[in-house]
Amino acid sequence: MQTALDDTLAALADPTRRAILARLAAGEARVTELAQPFDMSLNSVSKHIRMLERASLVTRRVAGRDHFLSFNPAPLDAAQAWITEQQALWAWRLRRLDDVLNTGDAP
Amino acid sequence: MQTALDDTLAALADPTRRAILARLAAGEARVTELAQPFDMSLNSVSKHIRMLERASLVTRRVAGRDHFLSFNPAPLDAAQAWITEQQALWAWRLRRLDDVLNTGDAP
DNA sequence: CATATATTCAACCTAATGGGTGAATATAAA
DNA sequence: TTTATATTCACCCATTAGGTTGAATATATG
Repeated sequence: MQTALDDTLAALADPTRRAILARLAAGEARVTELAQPFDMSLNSVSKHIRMLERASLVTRRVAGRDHFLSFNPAPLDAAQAWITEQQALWAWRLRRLDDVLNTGDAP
Repeated sequence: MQTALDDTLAALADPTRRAILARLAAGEARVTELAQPFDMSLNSVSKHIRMLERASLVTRRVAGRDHFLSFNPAPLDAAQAWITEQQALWAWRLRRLDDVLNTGDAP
């Protein structure tokens, strides 16, 4: 199955998409504006945006022929939570290991 | 180009690989042990491990015919830093926007 | 109405993923 | 030495990703 977290992390795994998100964190923009910095067809950028939408990292507001994209940071929370949890698990294990070595207790 | 952050996020985007990492955060394990919970060939798990190694999230210690895998949390820092930065950017923008609305200053 | 602009749709290509199987390799154990 | 175990290597397959180009659609503008 494809979970929301899967989609979020997959969306973040591409540098073009991260750059788009970083731009959008500063405020909404149209597709053409987002595409401008990249040496890539407008169509390709459009596809990247679609993947960001699939991950709910970006929302679209259509106004006439212009599509305004906005950043939605909500999905980042789950990604950050997962990472933080692994780091915590690891830190806990190291601490426990240290205790064992210092006190000589059984593991 | 394929940066380290790209590899890290791509590695984390798969649920099987996240489960493997979560297991390894509790301590090192052999390939067969890691594969055991999954309804999947040993070979497939072996491939997932290779991707985790490419992302430097896992290191391998060979002891005879056994390969012991360990979790390396270091690459998570960069991923977490990127996410935190976007969240901060967004929070800053919201704060600034709020100021403008409250004081009536020019944007 | 005619034309320019903004965006997507459709088809195509190549490379990478994620899965499988069977054989090869290396080490351990009987 | 023979056999069993642990792991990878070498293919095969279907799907997706990331890019292209060209046509279609919708809206502005002269």
